[in-house]
Amino acid sequence: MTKDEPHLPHGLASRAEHNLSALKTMSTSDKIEEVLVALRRVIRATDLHSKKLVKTASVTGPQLLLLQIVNAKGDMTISDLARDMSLSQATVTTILDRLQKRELVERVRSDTDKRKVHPRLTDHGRKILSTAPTALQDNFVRRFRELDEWEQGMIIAALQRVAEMMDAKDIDASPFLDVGALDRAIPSG
Amino acid sequence: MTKDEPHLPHGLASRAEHNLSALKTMSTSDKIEEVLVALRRVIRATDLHSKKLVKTASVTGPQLLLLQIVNAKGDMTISDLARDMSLSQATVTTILDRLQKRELVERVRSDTDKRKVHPRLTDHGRKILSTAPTALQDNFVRRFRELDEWEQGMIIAALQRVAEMMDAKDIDASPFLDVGALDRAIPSG
DNA sequence: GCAAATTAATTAGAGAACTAAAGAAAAATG
DNA sequence: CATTTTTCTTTAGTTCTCTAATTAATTTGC
Repeated sequence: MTKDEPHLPHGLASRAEHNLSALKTMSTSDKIEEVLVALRRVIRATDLHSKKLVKTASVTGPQLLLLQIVNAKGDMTISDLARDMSLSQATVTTILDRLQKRELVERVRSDTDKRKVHPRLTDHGRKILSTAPTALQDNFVRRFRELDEWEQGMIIAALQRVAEMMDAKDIDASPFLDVGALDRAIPSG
Repeated sequence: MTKDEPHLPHGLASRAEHNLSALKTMSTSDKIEEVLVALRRVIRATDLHSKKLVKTASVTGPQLLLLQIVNAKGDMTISDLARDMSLSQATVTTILDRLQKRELVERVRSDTDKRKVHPRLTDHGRKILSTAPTALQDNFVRRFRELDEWEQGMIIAALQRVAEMMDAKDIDASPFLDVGALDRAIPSG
């Protein structure tokens, strides 16, 4: 978003094509630079999108994530949820408070163990969830669908690879931090 | 889901080959599912990394981002910074306040236009910056470097493509992925 | 030249997210 | 039954983020 750098959708496409052929003559350090820049762009873009989402969906990012997880997995405890979201219990409690106040979620105490609390979506919560996150992905999905098969395949393979390299990093590079959370770094959604 | 697979550093390349061939017989909707899952994994991983970083770097995500931008581009105004970070001026001002109180940054008023303020890194700020974010990327970079050339190229091209599809989406209406925070998450490594 | 409009940054006020630490209640242990 | 552990909530404090109102400096129009 600098003044001199126009960020036009067209320019981007042709730049990618150009890069594709240029990649072959590129030094390793240049490639590393490229991959990091591209990665940041992806992260940046998702970041902006999630912000935008929050405005349209009437729930915040963490709130939506909570709803999604509760919806996907059935009866869970607060600690389960905290682990899944990589947040502290206390944080989950407060997020839950707000969602409960808006009646998107209710708390059900366990019969077998009365310390435990099972968050459950209300009808309203389910409705929010069903409208919000599908609209979310539509645009990317539409574009992805339009790609050639080979390109779809390439993108999937590459993203899996990147995810893999990052997951791995988490595991063997953790100096003193708890690794437990990382085991379940990927919620099945 | 990908978690039960053994994840061996050497096996990486051959597994990619395998995935690549499996992709050819995959339905479009399966592919879409795959790409979204992979994307979430990537985002998730970077999210966790940025959290971890914050603990070691003694600055928060937005604070680090600010330092990075100020470092990269020279004299900028608060509004430039706000635009670059996709935040409001007011938000940037308060983040800057905190950084200034810790003497990582100083404010220099412009000579030519005294309304303008140029944030500048102090030595201490530069030092924080130089230690913090490199550690983040190191691991990914190391792994990336070990890949075959064709695979490096593939990953770069794919990420660029994805970023492109997301950038473009920015312009037309609807939003996209969820994922909490990252908030302000840090687009690094 | 000077009043009016614009621009740049700050301040004020408020909601949300986050954490650590302490507390309360229930269950498990011995 | 007393102690310990587990599970969740509360509390207190920081940060992030926004909008709206404010102050200061510059530019524009007459």
